[in-house]
Amino acid sequence: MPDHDSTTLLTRQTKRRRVDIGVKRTVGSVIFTRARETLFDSMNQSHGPDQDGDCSLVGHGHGGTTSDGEKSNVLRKLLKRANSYEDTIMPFPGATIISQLLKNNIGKNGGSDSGFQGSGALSSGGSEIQAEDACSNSSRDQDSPSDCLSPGPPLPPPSSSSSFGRPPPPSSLNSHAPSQPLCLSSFDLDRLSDEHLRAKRARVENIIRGMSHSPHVRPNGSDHNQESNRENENSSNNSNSSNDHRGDSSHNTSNHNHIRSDCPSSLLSSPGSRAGVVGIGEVYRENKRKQRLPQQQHSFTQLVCSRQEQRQEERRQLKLQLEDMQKQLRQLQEKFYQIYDSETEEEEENGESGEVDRGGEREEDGNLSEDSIRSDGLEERHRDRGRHSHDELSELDPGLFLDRARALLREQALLDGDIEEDVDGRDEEERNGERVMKRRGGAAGGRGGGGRQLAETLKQELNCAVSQVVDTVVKGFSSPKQAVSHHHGCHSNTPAAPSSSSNSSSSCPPPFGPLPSLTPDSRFGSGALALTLNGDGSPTPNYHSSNPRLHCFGDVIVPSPLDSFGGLSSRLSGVPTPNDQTEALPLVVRKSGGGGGGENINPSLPPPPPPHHPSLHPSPLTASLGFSPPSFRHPFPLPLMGYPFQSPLGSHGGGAGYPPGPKDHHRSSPDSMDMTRETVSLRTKMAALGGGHLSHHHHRQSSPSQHGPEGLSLSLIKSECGDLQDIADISPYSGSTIQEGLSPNHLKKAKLMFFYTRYPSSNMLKMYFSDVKFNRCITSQLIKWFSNFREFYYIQMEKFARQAINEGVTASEEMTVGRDAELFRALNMHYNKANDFEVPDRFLEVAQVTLREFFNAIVAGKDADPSWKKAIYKVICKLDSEVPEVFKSPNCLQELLHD
DNA sequence: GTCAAGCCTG
DNA sequence: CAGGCTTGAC
Repeated sequence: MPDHDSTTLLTRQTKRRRVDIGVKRTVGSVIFTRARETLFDSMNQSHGPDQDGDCSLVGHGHGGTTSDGEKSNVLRKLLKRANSYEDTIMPFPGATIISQLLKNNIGKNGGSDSGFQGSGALSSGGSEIQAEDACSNSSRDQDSPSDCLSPGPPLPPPSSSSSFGRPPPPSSLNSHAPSQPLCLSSFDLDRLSDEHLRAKRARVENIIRGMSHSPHVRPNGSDHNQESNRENENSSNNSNSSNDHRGDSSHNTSNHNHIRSDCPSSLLSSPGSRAGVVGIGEVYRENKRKQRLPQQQHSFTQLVCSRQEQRQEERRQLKLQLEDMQKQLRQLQEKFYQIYDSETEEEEENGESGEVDRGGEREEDGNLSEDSIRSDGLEERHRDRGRHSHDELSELDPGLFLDRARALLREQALLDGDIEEDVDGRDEEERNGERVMKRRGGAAGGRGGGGRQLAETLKQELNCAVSQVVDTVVKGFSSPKQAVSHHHGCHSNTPAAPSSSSNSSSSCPPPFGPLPSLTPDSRFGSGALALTLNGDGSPTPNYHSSNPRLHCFGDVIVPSPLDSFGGLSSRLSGVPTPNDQTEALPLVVRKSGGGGGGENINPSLPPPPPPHHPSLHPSPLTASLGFSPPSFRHPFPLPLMGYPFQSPLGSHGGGAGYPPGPKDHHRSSPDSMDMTRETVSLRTKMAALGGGHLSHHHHRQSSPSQHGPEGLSLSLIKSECGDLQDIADISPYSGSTIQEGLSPNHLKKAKLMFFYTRYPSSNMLKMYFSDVKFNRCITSQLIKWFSNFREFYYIQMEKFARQAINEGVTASEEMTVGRDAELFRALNMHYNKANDFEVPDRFLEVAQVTLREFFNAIVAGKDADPSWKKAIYKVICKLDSEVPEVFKSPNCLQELLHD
C-alpha cells in the first residue's frame, strides 16, 4: 500500500499542477479513470485501505446529489433518534453513506460495537471529503461555501482534538463515556475527530484560497478525488505537526488503541449510547488548536509526503473498522430477520425462493453488487422508491431494516388483494396461470398464511409472465449474446426466459430455510440491489438512478430512460430515413448552392459537369447498403434493449436482405490492418475514459473479434463522452443497416470522392456515407479526412509549383497536369493507391488550376503572407464537382473498382 | 460557446 | 491519418 499511496500522491500532485495550468483533458480522463475505479471498488464493497476516502468521495460524487439526498433524510431521522449527529450531518447534506452508516450504527447500537475504533478515521474521511467538496472549490456550486470559508464556525459542537489513527500514547479522552468506555469513546472520537478534521480542512482550504486565487483550480469534478485526499493528508499533517498538541493527540490516540484492543468482542452489546458528550477541556483544547493551526502552513507537498505513514495507519484502522461494522451489520440483520421471520414466515419462504432466481441473475450485474442475495419479494415494491444498489450500505442500516420490515408487513397486508386482481387482470400468459393454479393447490397448503403465500406466488408468477413478454420482445432485437448487458441493472431482474422462470417458480416455495443460516449480507445486499432492479421489466424512473454517473462517463453508457426515450421517440416520430439529420450542419465552404461549380471563376476551366442527380433526396440504396456483415449491425444501443416498447421494429434478426458484398468478405484481411490504428486509438480513449470496461463498449457495437475491425470506431468513443443524444439516435427502425463506425472502406471511398470534391459538405457526406450512423464524431472524422486530403493535396501543389519555379518556369500556363505528370502520380498514389479507380479528368483540371494558382502566388511573392494560401483555397473550393451517384451506394467500391 | 478550417506534430 | 492547437465565423 505504501508504494501505491506515494505514487498516487505524486501523480495527484502532478495532475493537480497540470490542472492548475489548465491542461485538463488528460487530467480529467485520468482522474476520472481513477474515480471510476474507486466507484466500482466501492460498489464491490472491497475495503482496501486506500479506498476509504475514495469510496466516500465516489458516493458523494455521483449518487450524492440525488439518491444521497433521500437517504440523508432517512438517515437524519435515524440520527434524530440517536439524538446525536444531526448537527454534524446537516451542514453536509450529501454526507457519504459510509460515514453516515457508521454513525448511525454506532448511534443506534449505542456504540456498542467495539470494532469501530477506527470509525473516527472513516467518518472523518467521508465528511472531510464532503467538507472538501463544499469548501475547496469556489467555482463549484456548493450550497454554502461560507460554511467552509470560515475556519471554524459552522462546526457543530466543539470537539476534542483527537487525532484519529495516530499511533498510541496515553489517553484522556474517554472521560465522556464512563459507563460505556470503549465503544462510546470510539463513537465520540469518531465524531470529534471528524469535526476536528473539518475544522482543519476549513483552515487549510482558507489558506489555499489565500495562496492561489485561481478560480479554476479544479476544473473538473473528478479532481475532487485527489483534492480531497491531498487535503485530507494536509489536514492530518497539520494536526500532527503541531507539537504543542501532540500530547493531547497522543492521549487521544492511545485511547483509540485501548479501545481497539478491548472492544472487538462487544459487538452489539450495549444499545443505548448517545453521542455528543464532549468534555469542556477538550473543547478548550480544540479551540486552542484552531487558533494555532493556521500558522502551520507549509509546503503541501512536504506535508503530504511526511504524512504518508500516518495515512497508512489510518487506513488500517479504517479497514478494521469496516470489517467490524460489517460484522455488526450482519448481526443486526440477523436480528431483524428473526423478528421479521417470526411475523412473516410463510411469505418469506415464498418470496425468497423467487428471489433466488433473481439473485442469480443479479449476479450478472457484477458491478452492482457482489452479493447476490435474496430479498423479500415484497421489496420489489420498493424498487420504485429511489433506492440505489450501490448504496447498499445504507440498506444495511439496522434502522432502515426495521423500518422497512414494518413497511413490508404493512404492504403485505395490502398485497393479498392487489395481486389477485393484478393476476386476474392479466390474461397474457396462460402457462403462468396454470402454474399459479398448481401452486395454489400445492404449495399454499392453506391457513391464514396461505393467503400471503398465494400472494407471493402470484406475484412471482406475474413477474415471470411479464419478464417473459419483455424477453421475447427484447430478444427480437438483441443479438443473442448481447441481449444482456452486464452494466445496466435493467435486465437483471427479469428472468431471461420462461424456462428459467418456470424453474424458479417450481422451486419457489421451499429452497431457503429461514434466514439465520444465511449471511445477512447475502440477504440484504440483494435487497438493496433488488430495489434498483425492475421486477417486471418495465422501466422505472429510478431505473438507472443507481448510478447517475453512468450517464456521463464512458465506461457504462447507459442513457437514462428519459434520454433513451427522448431519442427514440423523436426518431419514431420522425421520418424513418437513415439520412436523418440529427445534428447541426457543419459550416462547409463549398457548394452553398448545392450546385456543382457552375460558378467557376476560373476561366481556364470549363464548368464542372452537371450533377447526375438531385443531391438532396435520400438514396434508394440506403435501405440496402452497408459495408459490414449483417451481424455487425445493431438496431439500437443495448441500453435501450431493456425497454419492451422498442419492439416495433421487430425482428431484424441479423440483417436479412442485407447481403454483404464481396468486398466485405475479403476486406477483413487486407483492410483490417488499416483499422488497427483506429482500434488502438479507440482503445486508448477507452482506457482513458472507462478504465477496464472496454468490453462493454464493444458490446454496444459488436465485438471486434466477431465482426472485425470495422466494429471499432473512434467516433464511438467520442460519442461516449456525453453525446447521449447520439446514442439515442441510433435508430431502431434503420433496418440494421447503419453502422456507427467508419471502416477502411469508408476511407477509401472518401479518397476516391476527393477526386470529385475537395470540400464536401457534411450534408453531402451524410448522403454519400448513408450506411454510417452519423453523429458529431463521424462527421468530424469525415471532415477531418477531407481536411487531411486537402492538406496533402495543397502540399503537393505547392511543392510542384516551387519546383517548377526553380526549374525556370516563368508562366503558369507552361504547366499542365496530365495523367503522366509527376504531380498527378503523387496524388493518385495517395488517393488511389491501387490505381484501380479511374481518376476523372475534371480532377486533372482542378489540379492544374491549383498548381497554377500556387505558382502564380509564389511568383507574386504572396507566400510571404502567412495566409497566402487562403486565396487559393477560396478558388479551389469552387471547383468541386458533383460526386457520381454511385458513390452513394455503400457497395460503391465494388462497383467502382471492379468495373 | 460551438464549430470548422487550417496548421503543426507525431 | 489523427490529435492538439489556434483562429475565425457565427
